Amino acid sequence: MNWTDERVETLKKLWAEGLSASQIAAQLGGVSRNAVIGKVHRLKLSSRGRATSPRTRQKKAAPATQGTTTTRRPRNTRPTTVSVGATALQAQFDEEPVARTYLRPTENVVVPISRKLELVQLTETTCKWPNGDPLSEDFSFCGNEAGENGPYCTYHSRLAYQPASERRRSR
DNA sequence: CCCTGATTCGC
DNA sequence: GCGAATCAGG
Repeated sequence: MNWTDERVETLKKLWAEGLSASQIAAQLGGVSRNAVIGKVHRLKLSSRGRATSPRTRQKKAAPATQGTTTTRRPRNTRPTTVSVGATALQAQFDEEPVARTYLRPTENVVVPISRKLELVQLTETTCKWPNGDPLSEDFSFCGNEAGENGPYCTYHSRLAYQPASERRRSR
């Protein structure tokens, strides 16, 4: 998955709106949050006003100045690809109508690009989170990949399983 | 532990 | 330029 103009544009937009890197990565699909952060820095749009922490200065920058070897990676040396599943998932989205309601008014949680499935299209592994009013004609379901232990995707699980008492505090 | 962005550096 | 690994925090 490469950084097309369109994807970069989306990245800029979402970043400007204050979404976190992982949230943006979920929206774009096929990239990790590290990729998003890296791209953000390369685009020099790191600031973003004041959405998150005041960014206490990094006080690192002094790695082990070993004399000889060039390779580091102290931990486990695991090379090749890791992000493949997301790409396959994105391929499915390309065949579906896309909706980008990425931010819920009362919850600071990203809704991944909905597949807008009909009720009959749901399976055991599709997110059952409803889009819109069940009485409306536009009613559909999220349809993203559901978690292993629930009827919702990882993002909707946060909403679904959040206690009512916790929800109320947001507004 | 969950998460956040920041940085490094092999590729 | 890209992004995993890592770091430094909340």
